[in-house]
Amino acid sequence: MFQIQSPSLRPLTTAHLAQTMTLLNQTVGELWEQIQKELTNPALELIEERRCPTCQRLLPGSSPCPVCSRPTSMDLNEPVVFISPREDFMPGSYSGEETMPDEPIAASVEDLPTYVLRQIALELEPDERKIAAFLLTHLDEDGFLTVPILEVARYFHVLPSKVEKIKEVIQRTDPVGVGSYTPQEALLVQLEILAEVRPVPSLAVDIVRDAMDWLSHRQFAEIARHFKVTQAKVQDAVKFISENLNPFPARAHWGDVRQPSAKSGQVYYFPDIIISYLNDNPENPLVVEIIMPIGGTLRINPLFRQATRQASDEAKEGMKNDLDRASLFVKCLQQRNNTMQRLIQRVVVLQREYIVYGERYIKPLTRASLARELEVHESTISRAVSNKTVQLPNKKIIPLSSFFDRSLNVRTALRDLIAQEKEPLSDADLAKMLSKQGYDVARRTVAKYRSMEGILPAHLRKVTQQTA
DNA sequence: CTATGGCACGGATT
DNA sequence: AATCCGTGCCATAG
Repeated sequence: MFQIQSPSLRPLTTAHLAQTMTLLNQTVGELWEQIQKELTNPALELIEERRCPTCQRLLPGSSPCPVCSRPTSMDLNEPVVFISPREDFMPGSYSGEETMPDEPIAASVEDLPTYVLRQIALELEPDERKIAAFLLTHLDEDGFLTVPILEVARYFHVLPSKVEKIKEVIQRTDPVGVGSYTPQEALLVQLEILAEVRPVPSLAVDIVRDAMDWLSHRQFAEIARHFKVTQAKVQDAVKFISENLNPFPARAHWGDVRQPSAKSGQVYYFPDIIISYLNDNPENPLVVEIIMPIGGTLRINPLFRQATRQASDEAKEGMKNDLDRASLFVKCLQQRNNTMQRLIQRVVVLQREYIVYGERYIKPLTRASLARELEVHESTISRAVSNKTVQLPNKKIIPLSSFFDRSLNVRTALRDLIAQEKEPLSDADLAKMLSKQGYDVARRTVAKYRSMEGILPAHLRKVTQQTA
């Protein structure tokens, strides 16, 4: 069950529990919506906060600035964690042409379908958008379409050619090649787009179009014979393909943080949590901000409370109701923030190496163990962690859940190992080398990780040395 | 015989 | 209670 954080948080009604849980689950964006809704309640009041005179941060409550007033002791293991109200918060789904956050944050948090749809929405008619949305929700994790065009056409009662047209639009937007049926199709689209900006070896196109089977089996001799060219030429073309193209369009998209480009990315996202160095100096302790999507603190409007007392009996009823709702919300919000604060504080201490030095240094951490430490139920941690995102000091935005990824360190070690290998190593070899580094994983698991990282099996890795 | 991918089971996560 | 993830076992391809 739920742990009582402080006596002031009673009454512990079911409503209270339910709402706290929901709030915990919510991301900043959702929280923003929720707060907007609650603010229609006249009993609730938003008080503007004062700013820290030195760093211009909005300050929660009446506390001194947690960053600037920090004692001089610079214990690296003592991160500054605080709730950071943001008047400039702007939820992605509502993004208009309003002001940008002062620290623009790369978008890439939204899911792939949304990302693509946002790019193409403008060039499509409303009815076409529906079809596009449908197509995009039927992609597999590699970005391939999982429903036949004909089926979609029948479903929407439109001509297949119309669906086909929309599909082509999708294929030509940012992760170029999404919405294809096969890697081959994706590659062809990519080649076509690439050709618009720079020369593409025609042999590469021919190979993808007519010799895909040989290509995927690395039978270059066959290819050379078929096209009557030298093997060296083939090697060149293959090199071009593996360096510039991606047979699995969706994978590249998730890998790195995408800088918001002027054309497609008017969408800025706030992560739920921002981690940075104090004064941007890596020598200093970490500063952890838990973003609150409002420029102040919520509290019960004292005037309203007063008015309730004097109101007529009839009006009293409704006002009492509003008052209760408001106070419940405020309490739950505090509860949520409190939990988030304790959670992230602990996580930052435990995973400091990961935050500072990168994926390789992540420590295995389970939600359950953290729950024990913080003396809350594991489902509480689970809710708090799910769907949240964190911005690291290097400006990358990652899901909070990645701090609990049991295999991330092994996967990076594996990537490095393969990147450095001289000769393609078999999965068994890799497993052995990993265990030497202290990562005890089964051979079978190495295979799984490999495919998760999009790395080909050893016997197919001969030519394709680098993976972009 | 070796290297991999598929399927299924058990524990962890949600 | 449903789902995900690491593993072991087995079939298949080279």
